[in-house]
Amino acid sequence: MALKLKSPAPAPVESAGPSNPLEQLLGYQLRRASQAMMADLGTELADLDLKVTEMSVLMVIEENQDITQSEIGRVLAIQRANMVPLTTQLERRGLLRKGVTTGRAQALRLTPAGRALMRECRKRVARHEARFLAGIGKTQREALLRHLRMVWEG
Amino acid sequence: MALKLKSPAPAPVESAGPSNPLEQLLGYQLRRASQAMMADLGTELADLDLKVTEMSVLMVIEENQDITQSEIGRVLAIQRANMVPLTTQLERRGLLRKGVTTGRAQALRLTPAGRALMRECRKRVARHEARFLAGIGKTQREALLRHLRMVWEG
DNA sequence: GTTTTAATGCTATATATCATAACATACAAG
DNA sequence: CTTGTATGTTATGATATATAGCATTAAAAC
Repeated sequence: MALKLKSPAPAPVESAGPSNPLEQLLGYQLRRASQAMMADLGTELADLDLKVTEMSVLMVIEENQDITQSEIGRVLAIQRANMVPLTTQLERRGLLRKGVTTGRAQALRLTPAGRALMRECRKRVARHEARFLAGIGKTQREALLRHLRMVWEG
Repeated sequence: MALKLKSPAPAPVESAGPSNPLEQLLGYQLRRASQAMMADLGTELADLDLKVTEMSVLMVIEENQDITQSEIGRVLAIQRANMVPLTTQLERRGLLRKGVTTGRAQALRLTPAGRALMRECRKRVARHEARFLAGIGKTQREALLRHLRMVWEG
């Protein structure tokens, strides 16, 4: 089943390493860039025992008092079912509280501890963002963000 | 005032829709854009019974005859251990063959069936990319790709 | 007023992705 | 010969994500 190769020996001119045909694809570049930033932010928040998704949820709640789980899910593209362990975990840690509005909907809002944690998070996120935007001019940043939004909003 | 993201058509007085404080973050935009393109490409390749990662591996092999698993992993940022089920699966489907070079390394190359499948894949990928790059000028595409590479290559 | 519809929270489950540790083998360098 | 390094491999765990179904609640339809 194994095929044999005639020349086992020395790399003739191949000192340039393997080429990557995916490099010119937007989808590939997006994936790599996203993975890099997600990993970096993850380590940045590690000692706070906060995952990126958890922080995102808290940020949306802080900006939208009394929002419901389902609404957060729609905003962040998180399945309704997957919101449940997120909010229960954050409530157990005393970072948010669940109130009742209408129907089964629960009005979520941050506790003082949650808001304090968010202050620290915002600082770290700002540092994190600045790190990756370092080599990009200010005017080009707007174009970059605009184009990215066009990609996923269609 | 918060920035809005919803449809501008109706003017509901009480509900302006929740605001998303993450929208101005590069990391968030990258994640959403990457998710959107990954999902789209996934459905595009679904009837070929090919996952995006599998197609990526095949593309790298086609462009780099006799590359090894570990090298592919380094190029695509896939763990060595996670390459194993990928290549064994693709070999079982007759899309690639494993040869032997030096040491334990296996020289991978596509079979004719693999190359034929790649021809179809390239067409679909081209359509897929064009779909998402539709609203972006040609000169700005280069800037976009360049900036994305800066993000993850540091 | 009763029935129907829709939306929310929730559970359970499956799958997919990704990371880590350990091991055996093969080759190179000391 | 010993040591070191790299590869393929297995096993395992953690995480993320998706799907289906259920109960409850409110509003809409009749």
